Amino acid sequence: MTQQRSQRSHQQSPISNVRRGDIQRWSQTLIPTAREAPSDAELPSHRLLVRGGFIRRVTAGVYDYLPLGWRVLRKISQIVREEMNAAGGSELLLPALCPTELLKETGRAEDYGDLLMRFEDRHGRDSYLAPTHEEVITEMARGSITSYKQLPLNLYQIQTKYRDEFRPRAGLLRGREFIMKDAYSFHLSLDGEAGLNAGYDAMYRAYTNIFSRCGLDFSAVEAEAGPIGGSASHEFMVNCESGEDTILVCPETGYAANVEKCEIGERTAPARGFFAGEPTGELDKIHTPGCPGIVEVCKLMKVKARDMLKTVVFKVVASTPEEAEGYPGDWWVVAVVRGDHDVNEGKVRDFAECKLELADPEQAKRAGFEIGFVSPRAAVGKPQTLLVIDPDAAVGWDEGKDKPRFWATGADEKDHHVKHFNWARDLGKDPALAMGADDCFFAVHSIRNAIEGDPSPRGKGEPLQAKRGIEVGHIFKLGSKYSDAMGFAIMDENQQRQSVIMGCYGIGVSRTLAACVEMSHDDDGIIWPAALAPYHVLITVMKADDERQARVAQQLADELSERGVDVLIDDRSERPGVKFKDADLIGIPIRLTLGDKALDQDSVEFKVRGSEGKGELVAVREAAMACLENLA
RNA sequence: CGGGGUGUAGCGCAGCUUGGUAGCGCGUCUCGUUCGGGACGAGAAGGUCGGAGGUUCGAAUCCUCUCACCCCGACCA
Repeated sequence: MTQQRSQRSHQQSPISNVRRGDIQRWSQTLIPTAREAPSDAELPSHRLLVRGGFIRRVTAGVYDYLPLGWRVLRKISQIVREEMNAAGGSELLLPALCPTELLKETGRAEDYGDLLMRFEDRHGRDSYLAPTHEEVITEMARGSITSYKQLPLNLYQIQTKYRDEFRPRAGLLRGREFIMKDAYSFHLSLDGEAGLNAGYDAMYRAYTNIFSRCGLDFSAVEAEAGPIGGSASHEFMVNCESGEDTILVCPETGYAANVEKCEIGERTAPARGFFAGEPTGELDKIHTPGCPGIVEVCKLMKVKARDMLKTVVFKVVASTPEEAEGYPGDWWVVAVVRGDHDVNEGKVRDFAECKLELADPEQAKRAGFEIGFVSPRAAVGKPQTLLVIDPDAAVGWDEGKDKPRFWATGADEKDHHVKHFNWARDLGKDPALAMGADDCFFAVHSIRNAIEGDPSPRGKGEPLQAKRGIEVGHIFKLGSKYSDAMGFAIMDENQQRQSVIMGCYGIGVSRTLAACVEMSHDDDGIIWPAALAPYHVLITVMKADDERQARVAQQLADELSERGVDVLIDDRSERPGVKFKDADLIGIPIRLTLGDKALDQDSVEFKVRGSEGKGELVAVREAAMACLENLA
């Protein structure tokens, strides 16, 4: 058998592209299924991949990919390759082990911080295991791309990557070692056929093709560019309830974005104007010791979170030495949102038009901000301080109840909060007037994360809907961030030296494997989409030592293999119950069961994984066709 | 990095309070009976009780230190 196959493969032409399916016997490979999952495995994908013998944990966030798991990864990779190649990409392979020197030019060793898997080798060289390859490929391209005539160019690799996660978890969904496809494109312009925008759109289409072909239910959403930097960005999310990320979608226009990025549509301004409304009572100071979070404070004060004003203090960070010189001293941005909302740092930053960081509590205290107990009053009268208030917080009149709006907030004093905060009274001036007049330190602007039910920023402003998902792909327009930092510029056709414009495009290959299981399983096990299944057809031989059953199994396997179908033959001498349980667990799309009763009628039992009942009898000579029709 | 928890056979766990020959279920191996949804009987193999130090005649058990892992939070592809 083994000999026959090796002879055949020697006869094959090196350029033949007629793919024969693989035939594997369970007894000759390693599929260590288990009745129980490790106790720390909580998510279905983690439990089922371990129980089904796809993966095995080696240490926190690091896994063996056993034969079945590796086959699925290869199927994903192959789809990725085909679509990347079709979109004009060229595959290469860069090192995982890199000198930290490379990151000096962009400063990302610091930006990544502890997330970087970093060490010193025996010679004292500072090295890292790459979490991503912008610097490596930019360095390579800088030395290899010398003319505009070589552009545009799209290079990609499928590689093991590393992140020293604080807390690896959820099996393959968040590991310290994971497999990624990362692609980088190089351009000299934004527009035109050779421009970044066209390259980005091509990748967007390729990603849509890839995840469609994988059989995944996914959404493409607008996203923040994150630490990689750049101007535009989309995430590709597999839709499933157990996903870690929340996305918001507009049911009317299809607009979708993640929580960080999602804009909020026009909110109806209060009829009487912002801040207008009489005090609801005298300021009432309450002792709230040991209450770090808004939840505890609310409980202690018997106030709802939506009736609190949450005040977050940011410190302005100078992005250049010139800027630091031009604006000496500490500058602050104080952001106020309703207690049940979250401040969105990106939106505050965009509004303030400067780089921000969360204020250090000690430093803020010296400036008069008692972190944890700050109220909007703290910003009043302070020089170099901008107070920006979210529209939902800048309200003085409760229109629902038709009476003044009750607010509770911090007392600007350790371990104390106040009830009956009133905007006009407690700020000592009318904020609405102050905004427009000489006092420019007040502003009302949308600075919070969007939540379900907010008006959509597109169309007629239908309420946004929240969905959960797992991020499997992310594409960015980087612009010239890396090429500027690393001095990667070439001559254009006008003999002008120009920074190269880049895009970068990632797919979490091993995460896609887990996301697929998360999306598609039942109580008995995994249900693979045909495109990713480790084998397309499982032939379950009821009696391993029965000559007729073995012969028919081989005959069917050969027939299927000729047509490109991957076949796994369960030839173990196990009891039927064990084989059926294992079959459901590993989730091969089609099961052909060979037993005496069916064979006496020249038939086999045909069952689609996930379907109800025992399956149907199909004539042996029609079984292969039945499989092909079902898989098509 | 804060809070909580767990380390005993490949997997799941008991034993620890009150120190005295290391156990159970699943899995594995052998033999027999079975054979369409995780069979039954008989027998067998398998453990530096995470590691180091200490207390003690004697430590899985008590004490100290350490390492690893997990969960929640913060952070994040």
